[in-house]
Amino acid sequence: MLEDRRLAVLRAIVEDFVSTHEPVGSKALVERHNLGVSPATIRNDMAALEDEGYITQPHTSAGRVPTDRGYRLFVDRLSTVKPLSPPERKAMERFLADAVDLDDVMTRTVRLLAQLTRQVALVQYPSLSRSKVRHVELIQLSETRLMMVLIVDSGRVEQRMIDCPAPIDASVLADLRARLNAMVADQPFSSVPESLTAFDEKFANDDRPMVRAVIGAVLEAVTERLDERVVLGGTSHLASYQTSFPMAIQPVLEALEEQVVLLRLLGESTSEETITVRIGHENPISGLESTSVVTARYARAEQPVASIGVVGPTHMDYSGTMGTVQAVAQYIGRILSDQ
Amino acid sequence: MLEDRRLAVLRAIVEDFVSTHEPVGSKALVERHNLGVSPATIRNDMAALEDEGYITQPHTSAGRVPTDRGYRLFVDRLSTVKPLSPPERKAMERFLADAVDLDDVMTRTVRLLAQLTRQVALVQYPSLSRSKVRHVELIQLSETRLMMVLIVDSGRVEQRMIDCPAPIDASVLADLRARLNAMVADQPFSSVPESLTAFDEKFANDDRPMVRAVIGAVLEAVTERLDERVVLGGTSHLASYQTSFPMAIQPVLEALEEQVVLLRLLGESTSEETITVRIGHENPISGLESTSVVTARYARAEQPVASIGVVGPTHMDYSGTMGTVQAVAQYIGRILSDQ
DNA sequence: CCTTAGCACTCGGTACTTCAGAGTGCCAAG
DNA sequence: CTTGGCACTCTGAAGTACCGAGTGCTAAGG
Repeated sequence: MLEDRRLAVLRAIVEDFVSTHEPVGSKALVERHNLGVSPATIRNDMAALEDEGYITQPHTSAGRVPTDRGYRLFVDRLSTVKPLSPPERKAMERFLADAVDLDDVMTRTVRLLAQLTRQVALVQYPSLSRSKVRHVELIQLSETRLMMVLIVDSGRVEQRMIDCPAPIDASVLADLRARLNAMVADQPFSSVPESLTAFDEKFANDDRPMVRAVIGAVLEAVTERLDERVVLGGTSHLASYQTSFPMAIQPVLEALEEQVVLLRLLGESTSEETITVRIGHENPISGLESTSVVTARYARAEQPVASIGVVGPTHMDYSGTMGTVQAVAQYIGRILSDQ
Repeated sequence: MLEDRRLAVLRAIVEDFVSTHEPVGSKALVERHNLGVSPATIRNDMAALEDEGYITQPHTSAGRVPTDRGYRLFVDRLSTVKPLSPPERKAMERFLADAVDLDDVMTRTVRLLAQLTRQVALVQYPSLSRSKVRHVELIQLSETRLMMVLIVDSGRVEQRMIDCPAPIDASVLADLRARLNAMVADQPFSSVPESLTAFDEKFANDDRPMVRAVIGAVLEAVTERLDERVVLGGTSHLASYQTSFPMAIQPVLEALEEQVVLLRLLGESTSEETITVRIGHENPISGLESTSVVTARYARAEQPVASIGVVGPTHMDYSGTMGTVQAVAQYIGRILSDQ
């Protein structure tokens, strides 16, 4: 009962603070939310909440502001994932439906997400490590030069240049192409290395150097450079945060310039949940201590393949943001599965 | 004589303001630069310069600040393009030498440029419109589905999905591939459409729908979607400008999010010069009125193919920036020509 | 035991004033 | 044309006062 009211107070504080960006006091609280008690009572509750570390005072004579811990409780127990409004949903579908290829889907998604949430958006390309090979093509560019094009089931295309030690014979190349595809097509990336062990032994001695060069390129493509790509958008929204509340945007911009950081942001989702929220200092990345990150996985044909997310101030609208991120994740999953 | 000193004064004002970011007064000027005359004389010159619109006063009792026009004069007549320092040059060469493919070159270049100039860097991919086809590959993905991979001499790769109206015959496909390459390989993009007119007539009636689908894809790749790509980096430097001088970074960030804008920034170089400077309002793009843009072309095998550049505050170090941008442009031109 | 009215207290923000200093423009003399 | 002198302007810092929002505490009431 009492406990209930305290939570209600916390919720009210979070909601008010998120919408006004100003410390909220006991009087304003009873006026805006009908809590049925007097400001004095609220003050007692607030003192208790402060003792427990959920809220804090910027200075003695100011209202209260939620702490990271307060937001955490709010997200875990007090907020609901708000679905997209019908017009938003409609806008999303219309905007994404026009995408012509994978690059286009990713670019559009990041724009969409940034626009809907008014925050910085991150979109990760379907992970290669969870993908299958669709086809491998070998293209002769010059006498000793090949290009390998690896087509992934998600629509991604990887290419590598290969320099061969000796001039290439067209018929050998055709043979290699056919056998290679027989071997790796439809295989998940993870099992390609195994499939290709001792592959070169099936070829004539003279041809093995070339075969090995090709195998090397293929292996590199499926193992070494699984560099997951992340696209970023909506950074201009960062500038509007600082107007409302003190926060240095420079470190945030710096952090967001590193692909590695973006990958960590998206990658470290706690395993089970489809949607993950990391609040303020919970965030492991220096420079982003005063931001929150909301991420969601998306799946292709039921298999989770990558994540999308947004980065915003800790005082964000968690309900709305979580709803939007989730909705977009689900929808692009569907789009990718259709292909 | 007199005219000369006025120019010297303007130069001194620009240099001082660029380094201190504070309005510069007559007294400070004679102290820091040995102009051989008294502050009063400088004041007269300043008044004249102000009349001509080269400098201005933020408020009555402050020193002078260069106007866009002042910077323009400075750049045109008073500054020299400062070459990279040996360590910088060394750093550049080492950093770019490790690049493994075109994407890598572009990404590294943008990082390098942002780091050397401490500004926002833009790097444009080699333009397709000035490129030649190296090879066209057709890959059968399913019974009625093809992927076309177009390899450009600059190392860029474009791909398109093609849905054929009827099942594809492998031998027809091989024939098409061979003839298509005979037709377009080594051709500049601009002459491909002509080469392919009436190309389908060489095939049997039954195969023509497929041939036409392929031709359509190729034509689309070489004409319609010549979407020049631009990569962007170093946006965090924007945040440090505002500390020193009033400038809203939000509109700048917004503008830089649009590929179209980036292309205009890089594309509208005045034709002859290899290096172009656009100062403040000279800039045609809304949101960038208080920034300057320094761009340079780069060439591949003597042919200019695209541009790189930086965006920074109007009070930038023009000499150094121009030198850096030019050096980087020349160097990546050399790298690309080697491939 | 919880609630609440009353009250004293704290302290940030605003408004106002004052003051010093930097910088200018102008004038008259060299 | 240059320069020293001088009056003038205006910003920015520093100091002061004050209002008001907000709190914590206490004592009374349910």
